[in-house]
Amino acid sequence: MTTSTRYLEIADRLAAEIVGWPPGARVASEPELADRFGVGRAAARSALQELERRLLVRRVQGAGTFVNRRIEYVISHSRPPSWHAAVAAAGATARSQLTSAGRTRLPATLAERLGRPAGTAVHRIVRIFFVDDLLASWTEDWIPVDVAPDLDLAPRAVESIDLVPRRPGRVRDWCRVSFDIPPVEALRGLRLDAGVAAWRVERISRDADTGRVLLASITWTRADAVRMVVELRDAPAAPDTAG
Amino acid sequence: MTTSTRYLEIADRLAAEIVGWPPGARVASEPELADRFGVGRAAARSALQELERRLLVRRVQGAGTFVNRRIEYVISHSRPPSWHAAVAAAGATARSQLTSAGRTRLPATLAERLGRPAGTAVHRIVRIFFVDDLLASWTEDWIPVDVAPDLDLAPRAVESIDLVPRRPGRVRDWCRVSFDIPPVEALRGLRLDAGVAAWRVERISRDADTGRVLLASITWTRADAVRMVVELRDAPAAPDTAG
DNA sequence: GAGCATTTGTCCGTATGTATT
DNA sequence: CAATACATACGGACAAATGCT
Repeated sequence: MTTSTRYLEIADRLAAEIVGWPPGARVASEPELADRFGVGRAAARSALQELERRLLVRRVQGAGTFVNRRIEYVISHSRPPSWHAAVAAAGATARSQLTSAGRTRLPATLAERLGRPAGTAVHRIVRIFFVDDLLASWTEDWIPVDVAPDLDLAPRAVESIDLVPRRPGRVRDWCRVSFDIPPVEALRGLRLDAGVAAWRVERISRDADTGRVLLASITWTRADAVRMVVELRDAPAAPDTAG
Repeated sequence: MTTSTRYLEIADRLAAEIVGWPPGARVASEPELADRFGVGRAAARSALQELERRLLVRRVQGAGTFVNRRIEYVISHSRPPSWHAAVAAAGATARSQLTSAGRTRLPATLAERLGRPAGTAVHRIVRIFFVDDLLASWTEDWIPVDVAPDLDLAPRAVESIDLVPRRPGRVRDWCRVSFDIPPVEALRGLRLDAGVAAWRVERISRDADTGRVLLASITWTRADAVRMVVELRDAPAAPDTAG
């Protein structure tokens, strides 16, 4: 298909070129592209911005434009959200970093959802997650202190905190996925500028027997980091290929 | 919060102004804004594009910039996707329009998913959906002819086709939600330009007893038309407020 | 249908600001 | 500190789509 607009031609051309390039590979700069295709810097810039819109590259002021990687993140009835599992399935390496952790009192806005009175002592843990050193997610975890009084907040332990309340057969999960504009704290953590939408995964794990909340969390994930897929009910025979 | 960049100041100002304006209301044009705020057309344009990124307005070449409306679309275990229900719940009016309809043969790409051999006679129905006359969705439905030999394709009947196989207690639904770049046919139908991502809702309804596929569909929905929310498992006591 | 004004889309050249390396 | 690269902004021009006369 021939496009009459120059910057889309360039974008399509670049898109075809960078397919197969490793994530993080450097893409030509605006002046380089302007020179190469004989256009002004405006058109070259538009082309790179188009690639960014298509989630094919990430651009960082002062640094450059780099090939992006998007991993598949499937959530379903039988597969509750697991960051490490999703990243591993994509053949990438997951890394997390503790931003803040400590004990605090449950705010009123969350009390109802957790089924605990406001002011209840809880652990609050904020972490960020990487896929092959590309910033991807920001997570806020709430764990009632009486559920895990001696919660180990050492960096090593916090890595796998989503495994803590995961005693097979004893946990009942609730999960809600939407796509929205994160609060400022999450935006800062994800290094996104204001008004950029991201995946929001809200989650509550309860003890299957008592119904007591074990863990509540909100995760904000950059749209350029994951391709989120949510499945409801049982999958049909072969739900593999998707147009 | 004070921003050092002019266009974001203007965007924030406009965003505050248009809150509460009715959907479809006209926003000031680029030259008008440039004049009003004493900036060049580039800055005024950037401000309006910022509002478009935030899904607050829609811009149409030759026509202008207009206040957008986004309805909530909740899909959960207990609430299978229903366009008319979602639109009605938002207090808006739903309208659909038949794009094409006819009998054809099942393509190989879909055969596996439907559990029918390629070449099986099927009805194929393509429709677009509006929320208060704002283009929102594009849907492709596949219905095996032996399931509904005498399918009524009159415009009136096609309005409520998602109700056809909905005999309570006898239907088993499977559904998958993701966010991707639509194929060209859907892009054209949604009047989106290439590379713009949209919601993808894939759905298969089966007879609960026989497992026979009654209806398969793929719906592409503009991100600026709906705020999609997907819930897995049972909701907790009070999942109302969300930060 | 043709013609026209309006509005957004594309593109040029140039300049300055700001973040990264 | 300097070089590089992206971000913002100006002014100007023409193209393309829309809506009205």
